Amino acid sequence: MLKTPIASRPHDHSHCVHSALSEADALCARQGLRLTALRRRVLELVWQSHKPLGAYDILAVLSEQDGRRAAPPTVYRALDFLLENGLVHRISSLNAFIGCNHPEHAHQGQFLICRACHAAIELEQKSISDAIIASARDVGFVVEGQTVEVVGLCSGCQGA
Amino acid sequence: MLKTPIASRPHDHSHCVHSALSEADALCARQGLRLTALRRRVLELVWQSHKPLGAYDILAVLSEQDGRRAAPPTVYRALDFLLENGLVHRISSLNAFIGCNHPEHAHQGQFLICRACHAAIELEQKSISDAIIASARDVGFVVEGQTVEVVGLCSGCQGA
DNA sequence: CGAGAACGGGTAACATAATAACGTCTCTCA
DNA sequence: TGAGAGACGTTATTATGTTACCCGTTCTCG
Repeated sequence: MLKTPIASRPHDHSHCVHSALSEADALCARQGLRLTALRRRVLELVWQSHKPLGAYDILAVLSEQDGRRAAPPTVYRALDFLLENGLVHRISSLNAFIGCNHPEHAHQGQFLICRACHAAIELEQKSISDAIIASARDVGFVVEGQTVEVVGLCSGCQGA
Repeated sequence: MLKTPIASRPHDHSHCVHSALSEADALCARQGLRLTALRRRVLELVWQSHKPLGAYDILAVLSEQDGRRAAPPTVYRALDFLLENGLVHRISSLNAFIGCNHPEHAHQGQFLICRACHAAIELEQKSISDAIIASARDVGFVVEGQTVEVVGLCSGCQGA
């Protein structure tokens, strides 16, 4: 019955990052989008982190680690591009960003955020979004976008 | 089947505000909480607005209209109190606050936010929250808190 | 080719949101 | 009465996000 039982990412997931980047390359090429060096790097940073990353965290890495002269607009523009094209998601309850697990098709997932390890798991459960759409329709509201962010404990953190 | 088909509030809902304040008075009295003049005023402001209100909006009213000397902490402390005691909700996708429709019992609702008139409708649908809890359980995640914020068009704004 | 539009991105300043740290007053209650 | 707690004022600071402007590259089309 589970459509996509997406597990939390392994601790070392460099190959995941690599494949995500390749996928992004392909996707952008297909759609005539320009995944520039900066955008690609920001995507890589977001993907590398298993927990949602703030814009200013990214900014710090670009400045300190990459030596690139970066100011807020640099990061936000890259993030805007990645958001628009479904390569990352924004977690508004954290003011942070996370790589999208399914960039291949337009969607908006639900996010499970562990309050202990701060990792975020992306779900894409039709049952949730259908329940929301149905309840909204009952009061005459037409849904255009959903933000579902859940705080709790992931399986790995429940012992502690 | 609709448990609480909460309609959007009428344009003039001063009596709603009044009854909400009375309810808050009673609730705080019952629980030995101090609904001070400041806290009560902030609650009133939040309730008066049919759309979510930012902390700095509240701040502006307190300063300009009430003549009270207020700085951010003043407002945030009042909001913290109201949040803790379930009298208002925070809409994190808007960085804004809205009066709670059901302060009498602990809960966290779902919010339908109209992108045209910016009004917010609070739902409290078990079907939604159950769908979230079930999906989370499927990946071993224990839910402690939910943020469900939906953007779209309310019934009144769909013609335009 | 060459003018000009479109785009990416750097720079500065600003706007908004939230918190930290400290002081004072007042209320309560032992 | 006086010690402690709570509420709130005050100042400063941090965190997050946006605007306006400029410059160089690339793309496009006459």
